Amino acid sequence: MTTKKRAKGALQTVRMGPKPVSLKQLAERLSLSPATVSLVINRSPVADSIPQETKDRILAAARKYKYRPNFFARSLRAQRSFTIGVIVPEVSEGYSASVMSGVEDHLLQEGYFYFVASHRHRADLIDEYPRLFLERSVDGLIAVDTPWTLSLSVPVVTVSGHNQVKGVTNIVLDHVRAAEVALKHLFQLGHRQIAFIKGQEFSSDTQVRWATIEKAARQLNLPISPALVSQLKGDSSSPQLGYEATRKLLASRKPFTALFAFNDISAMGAIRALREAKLRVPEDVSVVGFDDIQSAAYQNPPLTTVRQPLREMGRTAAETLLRRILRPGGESLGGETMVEPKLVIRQTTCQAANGLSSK
Amino acid sequence: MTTKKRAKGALQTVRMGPKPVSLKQLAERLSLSPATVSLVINRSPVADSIPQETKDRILAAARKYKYRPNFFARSLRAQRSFTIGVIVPEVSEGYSASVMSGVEDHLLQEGYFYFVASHRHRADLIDEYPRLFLERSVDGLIAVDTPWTLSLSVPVVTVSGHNQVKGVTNIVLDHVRAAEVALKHLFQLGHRQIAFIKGQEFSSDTQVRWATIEKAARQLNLPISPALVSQLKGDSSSPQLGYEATRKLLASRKPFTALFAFNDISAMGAIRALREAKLRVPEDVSVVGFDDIQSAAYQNPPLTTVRQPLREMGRTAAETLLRRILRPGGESLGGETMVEPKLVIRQTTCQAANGLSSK
DNA sequence: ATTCACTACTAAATCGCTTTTCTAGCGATT
DNA sequence: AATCGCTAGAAAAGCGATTTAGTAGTGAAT
Repeated sequence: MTTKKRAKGALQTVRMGPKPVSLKQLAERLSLSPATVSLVINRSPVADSIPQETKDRILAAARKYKYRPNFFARSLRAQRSFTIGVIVPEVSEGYSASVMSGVEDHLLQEGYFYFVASHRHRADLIDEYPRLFLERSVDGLIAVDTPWTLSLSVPVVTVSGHNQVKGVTNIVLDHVRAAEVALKHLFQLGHRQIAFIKGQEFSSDTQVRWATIEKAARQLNLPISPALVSQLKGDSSSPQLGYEATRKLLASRKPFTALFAFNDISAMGAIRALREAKLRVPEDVSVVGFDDIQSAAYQNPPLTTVRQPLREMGRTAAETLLRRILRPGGESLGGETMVEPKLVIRQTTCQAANGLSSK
Repeated sequence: MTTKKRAKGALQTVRMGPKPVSLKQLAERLSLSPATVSLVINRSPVADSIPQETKDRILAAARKYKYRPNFFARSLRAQRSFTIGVIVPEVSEGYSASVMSGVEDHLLQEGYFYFVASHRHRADLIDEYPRLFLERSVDGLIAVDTPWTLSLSVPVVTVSGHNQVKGVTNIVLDHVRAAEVALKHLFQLGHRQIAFIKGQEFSSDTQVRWATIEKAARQLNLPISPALVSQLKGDSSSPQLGYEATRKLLASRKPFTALFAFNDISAMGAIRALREAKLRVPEDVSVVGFDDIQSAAYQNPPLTTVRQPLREMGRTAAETLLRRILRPGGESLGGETMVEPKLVIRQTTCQAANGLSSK
């Protein structure tokens, strides 16, 4: 990296006023007290008795001098910050980013801002960031794909949290349905030997997802061979992990005609590993991913996957949180909001080669 | 989406103290004045005359009662928020997310938090968000891939901003080199008919990138045919745009043996379009992307691309910003910090089919 | 002539912290 | 005895808003 400074003429200088007007100054210019001005500007019912003419004068002056209440002064007084904290494993993961996008949709629209902090699976940070958020007086917290056990003094909403904690609302996918729909799809295509890649331990969906897969398999009377169950290892979010997990599967030498990956990223790595083993996707092995990240549709071949409405989940999380911030109490025991998955069939799945489907 | 509330036993309740201690209360318990306590806690030099014993008592009490200075009170007084604002086109884009990740690396480590806002290319939001940030008294701003012309009352650092604005530092890629390295690679492989996909108008790199490509082509004595120049249209960040741009290229019926896409995302769409036209990648058409997003290495075939060190750029932006916040003045005319690209050769490029390389 | 009820505002107390400016007490100097 | 210089800490003035509890002034009712 090199550093150099260039000096050219400035392109455009729309210097934004360096000295904002305070309430007191505004009041002075109006020959009124700060109290009156504040009352009027905040449309307090107490200001009902003030004649419209005066109100107009105040409002006009506020506009003229571009009066903006000082945020800290206001927050200090109101003990509210109109800010919420969002904690994610990693900003640059497609999963977190999609959810954040939904969170933002709703939040900014409602006049809230948000802090982001990513813990990168470090337990100490998972502990510390909420504390720091609280120190900054956030009005609430959203935890995305992060194990959560704390009951805080402000409302908390998780996305994909599965613990029942007081004061915490979880936004979760209907995993039962997700597992059913994916397995049924493979089953109907004739697949009987299905391999699986489980998520890392720290991923908050890992356990539920696996439990629901086992259940769905039982219902289909489909045995799961332990040799065909692999797991993502390591805390990066690279396709590499899926690649490695698949290599392990392949090394077991137990044949399989389909693979259900923990997510799209790992499915991408899996496909690479399969190819290297001279297996064609989907002709020899069908692959199903999870999440439906943006690039899933543009894989080659396009990836069949279980879509999670991530952005919607983020939006719902934000809505739920704001609702709870505005109407405190009632956060008795934590609740759950469920969203539905959708199987998106593209081209990494096809009829099983062994013809079992016709039996 | 269905909603249902479940009630189970709470898992674990580590309720965090609902009533933080104020400085005044702490001082009271110590039978000292708030002033003294504040001075000691902040290790002010004025507290030098206070005996160590008293200091220890104060520090011990602070720890015991978990005293945390109220953030707003402190910021109100100090006129500093230890918060910076980050404005991006879209959180869920790989580009922005990678940069943000780098920004965060440095920021949190230095005790700063950051707000995120995505403008989604809407001019009104590009105008409004900085204003809102300022209203919240951010100490500085980072604008990622966003056209920037404003000179603000706080330091601003852009990532991929190319305007010279007073008080604004730009972190940019060495585009000259990027264009050279990519074109030279294709040239050496014998490609003479190269197609291009330009970025959208609103993308802040579009112009520079194209200018440098033209220059590099001239230096190689390589003509650029207007019929082989396409452009991304629309403000989504889906591969679809690259797909469409490539269709247009194909429709011109002018043959080409290589394609240089504006970014990896559009390269993905381009490859899809090429395949549909029965063209093999790379045998019939070589493709070069830009950025080297995470999934680039896991495309099939793995994508040859020009890597931008996005995370590093984010980190550098944060460092530069904090430096300027701490040492005000000197932001005379805006400066520029350049980072180097790197050509990552994977498998979407190969020798041109027409054998020109051997001439 | 009082009292009452309004109207149209204002004073002043907070919110919690920082920081500059005192001051009380005490031993040591002139 | 008066002054000086320390030490150890306290008082008080903000920072910029919000909000409760007033208070003049006016006209009407008793």
